[in-house]
Amino acid sequence: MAVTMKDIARNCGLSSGSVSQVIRNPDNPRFSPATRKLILETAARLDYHQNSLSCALRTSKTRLIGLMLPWNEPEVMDNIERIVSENGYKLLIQFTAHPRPGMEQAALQSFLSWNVEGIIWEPSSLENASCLPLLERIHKEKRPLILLERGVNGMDFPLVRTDYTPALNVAVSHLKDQHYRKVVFAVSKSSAPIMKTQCEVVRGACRRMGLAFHTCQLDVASPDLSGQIRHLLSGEKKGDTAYICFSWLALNFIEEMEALGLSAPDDLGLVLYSDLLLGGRYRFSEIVRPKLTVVRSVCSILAESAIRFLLSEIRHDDPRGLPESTHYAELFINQSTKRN
Amino acid sequence: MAVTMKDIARNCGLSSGSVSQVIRNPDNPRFSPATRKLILETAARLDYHQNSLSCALRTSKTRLIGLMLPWNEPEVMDNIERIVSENGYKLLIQFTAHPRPGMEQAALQSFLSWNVEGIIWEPSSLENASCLPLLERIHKEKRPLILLERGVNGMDFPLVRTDYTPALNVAVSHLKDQHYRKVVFAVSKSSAPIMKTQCEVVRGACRRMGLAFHTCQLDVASPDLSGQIRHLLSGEKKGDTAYICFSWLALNFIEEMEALGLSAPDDLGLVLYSDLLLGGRYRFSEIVRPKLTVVRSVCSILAESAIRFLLSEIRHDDPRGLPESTHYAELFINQSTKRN
DNA sequence: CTGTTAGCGCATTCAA
DNA sequence: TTGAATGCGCTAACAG
Repeated sequence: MAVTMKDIARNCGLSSGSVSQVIRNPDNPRFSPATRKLILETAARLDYHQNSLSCALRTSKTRLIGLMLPWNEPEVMDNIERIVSENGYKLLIQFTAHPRPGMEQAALQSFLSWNVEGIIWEPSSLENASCLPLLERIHKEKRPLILLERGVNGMDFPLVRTDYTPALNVAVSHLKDQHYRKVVFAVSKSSAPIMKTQCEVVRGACRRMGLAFHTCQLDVASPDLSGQIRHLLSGEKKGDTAYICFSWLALNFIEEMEALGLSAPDDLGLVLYSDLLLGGRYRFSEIVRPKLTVVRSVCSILAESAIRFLLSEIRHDDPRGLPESTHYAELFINQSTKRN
Repeated sequence: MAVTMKDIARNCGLSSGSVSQVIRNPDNPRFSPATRKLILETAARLDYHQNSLSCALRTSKTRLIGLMLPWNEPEVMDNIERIVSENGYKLLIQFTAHPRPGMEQAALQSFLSWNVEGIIWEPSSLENASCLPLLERIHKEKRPLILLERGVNGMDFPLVRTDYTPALNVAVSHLKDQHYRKVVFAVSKSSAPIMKTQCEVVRGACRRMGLAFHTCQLDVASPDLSGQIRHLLSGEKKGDTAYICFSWLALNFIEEMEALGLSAPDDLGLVLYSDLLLGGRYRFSEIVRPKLTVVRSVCSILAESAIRFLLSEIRHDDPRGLPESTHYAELFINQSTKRN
């Protein structure tokens, strides 16, 4: 097996306790320079390396951070990993894209069993009743936990989220300026629950501005997604309607529009909700044609502020600091709704 | 602090050793049903959960797997995470997209210090001299390690890789059929070293087919990337040249083509090398316009075979099994090179 | 200046 | 059928 401190101690004719001291603090004035040199040299010679397990068990410092996301969002994931890594921590990962019941609870439990020093969690949905007792415990033990995007019931953990409200309001007003008369908010069935608030924001904005409003939940998993969309698109009066599509759904709309010979912005408008940064440089809304008007949040900043706050919580037990930090999404107007 | 076995033992008036036995094996016939029930019930009542650290320290079984990738490739990452998670393992993550010297070595060392049961590593470049001693040790200790895409010098770890050769040959032949007379292979400077082999494959194919050939390394980080590409594109005779672009670079070509009023496939051809699956459903080559002819490998299968092999290596110490597994990339012809 | 000791929480062996 | 003792590798307090 691997070289341990005991091995070094034996080689030097010292005790493992002394070895520990010197290795943890090579400039320790408690030991004579000769001893220190001897210990460090034999450590190097034997190719000694710390055993993180025992070290963590002993000190309760694991330098581990648990990250649970509903899917692999590169913009969030990459940033968090980079910063975590720069600070000497390692990431324990769990995605919840394919949720089994109790999965998030189990993952939290597993994080705790590894004694992670902090957790960043973007809950995959709004209801997490099964996680409540666990969260209660996390709260009581003061283990730092940052929630992303969605809070959990009554629990008051720091929440780092994006507020889409202002941008959505501006978007609707923009659509009215462009003489659209009706707005359809399209989401996938699975993401519908977490889009409810935003949906209401748009509904409200439409009412105030005198636009008609509809929601539309599509079954993304169905083989007949095309059919659903085609049906939707072909039933409209030309030029009247603007669609707000959540995430990738916009792509399906574009494809069906091509098939039906419809084009944005004239025959209909298309607004992307939640852009994605791809390959670290390119935005989804910019690489498709037509380029999409988009309500976009900068996830990288969100991620960065979450992880930095987590790290500061870990370092000093500062009870102060942000209880909730909100980033605002912005509207970027592009070809898909810009009528001359 | 958290509830330990000792707490349960005290509550039951038993010893922690007995508690351990029963919890590890609830049907243990060595203990009376009454005792077993008592222990399990108080465990539940006190909300006991294993401490992974001490358990791992004791048994040398961490159920941890180290994953090191040169960047967050969702198609690889997601698949590995899912399978790992389904098998009760957790993933320790390290990306090496922003390499500091010694970073990969440090990450490997860190994996070892956590006693991970296996490692999947896609080396970020071809030279890893600094990692050799470590790899030697990993090899000696028989700790399962699977390499992705690139081997490391003389070390013979199992290697799961994509072979682009046949597809590249077919691609060149296709380009000749379409009456292109020259092929330019464009990569970013940073990825150039690992593209060397493929570059030679294309060079060879061009020679055999009587096509001219050039390579071209672009500085992706430079603010004047547009300028570099524009210069490249404007210097060519119309209709003669097909560009093979590595990964996202294709997008920069598309943008410059739009700016210059050039269009594929007529004014020039465009072949994408290494497609990306986005959002789990959509291919980069299919969402841009023109749709791109692409040399594509199915990373998800690659990832899956790597992780499954790793898991099987972990479970039984089977020395047999694939020493090297090769997947073949395929050519998909699309609008960007298809002339009439 | 350096050594000893007592755990961290758990699993395992041996003894009762 | 159960308890006690030992040690995984390391740290920290204390003793010399």
